[in-house]
Amino acid sequence: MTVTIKDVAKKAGVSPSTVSRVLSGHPRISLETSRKVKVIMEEMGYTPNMMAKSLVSKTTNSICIILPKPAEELFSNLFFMELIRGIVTQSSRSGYDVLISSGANEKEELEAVSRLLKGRRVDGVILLYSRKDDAVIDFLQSGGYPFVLVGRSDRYEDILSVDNDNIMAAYDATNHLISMGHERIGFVSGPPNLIVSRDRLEGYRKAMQGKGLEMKDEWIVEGEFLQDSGYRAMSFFMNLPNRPTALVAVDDMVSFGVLRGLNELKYKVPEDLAIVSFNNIPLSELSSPPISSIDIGIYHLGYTASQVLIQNIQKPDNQDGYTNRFVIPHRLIVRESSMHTPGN
Amino acid sequence: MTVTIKDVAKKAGVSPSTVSRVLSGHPRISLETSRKVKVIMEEMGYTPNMMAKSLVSKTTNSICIILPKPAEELFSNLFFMELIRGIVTQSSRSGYDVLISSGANEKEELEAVSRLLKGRRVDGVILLYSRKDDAVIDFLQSGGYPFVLVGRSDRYEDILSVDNDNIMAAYDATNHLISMGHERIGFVSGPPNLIVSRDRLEGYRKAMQGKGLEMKDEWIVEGEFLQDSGYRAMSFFMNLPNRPTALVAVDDMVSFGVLRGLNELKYKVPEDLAIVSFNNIPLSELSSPPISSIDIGIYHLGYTASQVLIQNIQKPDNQDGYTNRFVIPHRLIVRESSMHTPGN
DNA sequence: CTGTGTAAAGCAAACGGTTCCATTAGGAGG
DNA sequence: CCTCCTAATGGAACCGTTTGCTTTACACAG
Repeated sequence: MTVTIKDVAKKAGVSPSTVSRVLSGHPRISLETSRKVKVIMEEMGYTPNMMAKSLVSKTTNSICIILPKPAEELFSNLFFMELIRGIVTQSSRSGYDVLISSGANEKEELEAVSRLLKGRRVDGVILLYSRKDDAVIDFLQSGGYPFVLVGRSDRYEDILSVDNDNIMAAYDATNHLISMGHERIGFVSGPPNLIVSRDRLEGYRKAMQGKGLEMKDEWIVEGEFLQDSGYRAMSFFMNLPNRPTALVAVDDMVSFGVLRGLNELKYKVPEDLAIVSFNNIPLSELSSPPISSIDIGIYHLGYTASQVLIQNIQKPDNQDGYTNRFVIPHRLIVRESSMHTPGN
Repeated sequence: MTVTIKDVAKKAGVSPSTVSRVLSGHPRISLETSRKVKVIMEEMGYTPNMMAKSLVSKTTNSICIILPKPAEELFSNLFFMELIRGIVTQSSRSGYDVLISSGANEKEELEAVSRLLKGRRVDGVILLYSRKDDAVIDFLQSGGYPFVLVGRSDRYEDILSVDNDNIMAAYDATNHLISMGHERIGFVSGPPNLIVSRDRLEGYRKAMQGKGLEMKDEWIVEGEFLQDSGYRAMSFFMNLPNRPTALVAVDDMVSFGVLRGLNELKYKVPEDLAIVSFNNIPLSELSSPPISSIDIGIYHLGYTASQVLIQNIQKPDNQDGYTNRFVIPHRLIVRESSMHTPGN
């Protein structure tokens, strides 16, 4: 049988309440008693039952991560791995466990979140995406549950969130290509309902406009954060009469798809097409050629999200003048894929 | 306030036990009562408190996976990503939540596992590695806790485990090179305390001996599951007087390191050195040249592990004649890196 | 009309903790 | 010597469910 607080109490000749107080370091316990009880706990191999503790304290010391919809697909991106790594590392430092959950669609996600939060299985939630008009966010917000968004919301201003300045990041990426001498620059975007797609597209537009460069509609292609999207975008671009000499892709995975396609068609990177993309996942420097990428500090993003959430769980009253939006700095890593000046 | 089973009971004019029984589909509840109660639960937005439920049922409907801390360093992240993806997918299908935990070292891992299991926070554990003489395994085994090993144990025969036939896989990889005409074949291994390293090395040996080929000690190099190890192994091999014409690497990441090194020295793959490695991570086909690799079905490995564990949790008495070791098939994917017959 | 079987629902005791309130025993102050 | 205070501990209720054991209420056979 598992040993409970009562067993320890009996053997130590004290009451259960005393044992409980020893456990929580209550001030009014004599040093002597405390030591005696601790020895006995050790002897008997006592481990507190978290469920019982949670039941009364209404606290679980765990948080949960909601993976975006097509968890099975999007999950194949190293982006999430890094994020999770950051979250798990920081959480365990704060003594919190991390639960991973996902749903096949927005409705399932909502059910899962509701079950976990209302069922008191977790204390808070980290959302790994930011969609437009998200029902999950509405639920969390109106229920007053602690949560943090990796990304930003289009509706609520006062939400706790950790994000990059994606507009600026895209601006930087595009300007890098422009400064290398490119004038015809394409853009491969992500799903339009994701805020990050829109932000990056906006940054691209700003940069192009800023330098007075032409922006054709056909140079902007929508896709997913997947290789295939890159592959398709590539074949579309390369068949254009006056095709771009460079492109900005919304995610490194997309670049890999582009690379694969160009390779098949015997085009050279960066000579025939220069590429810059986002996220700087660990594989970016391993491809051939290595891909120039905006490092957005994924691990840091996750680490901070966890920190901010747990802090909010522990004292929810910290909106006194402090900001709710945390911006993680980005930085352009230039690699071979963009190191070429077009012959024009 | 949150609504409890008692609130529902009061409003429905029945006892709490009745509500509980409605919830669990007890047979001796009249259809009428059942319907009435369900309507009221819906109205009041009732969600069961998992903690209370777990406390009495001694069951949590969640499992946990232990990431080896060295995982972050030793393994290619994509491997774990895939594994986790498989686990989370299958677990959520079975209605289980997944908790992620890790420790900085074996002692910390043990503490975490003990806290989670003895503290009744999870019902079972998936270990994502198999080391020699593992204390965590000893703990789980002697405590009679449900767990499954991805990999295999060197000590216990009757442990639940999901693995590849790594010996055979390495045998196949090596034989592929032999059949291409290679006779001097090197091997880059992983840390010797990991069972997978040993198994693959053994398979390599078997294949070489099987064909009566010479095996020099200097053709076998130990490393980690990292690029750097490949880089180092490469420069060692290429400086050998009678150097190998091909090599088998224990992980794709190692191959990338080899590739990078060879590229720097202007050697050609596969002409100067043919390569085959393991795991077939998504990037394997993106490198130049694409790498021949043994696909070990990582996702499937994770999916099966979760399945087997949950089954064992739900009815622990299934060792009646059935095997405890599940072997996921592997398959050699031949790509450019090994498509060349040595001129000799 | 009484005894018996059965379906439906209620009672109350757990599960393993925490915490408010009460109790006890000295020691200080008057 | 008697209060009164305080430090240290004990007692018991409670957190939200589940479940074994009763109880209730009929229907039906004898």
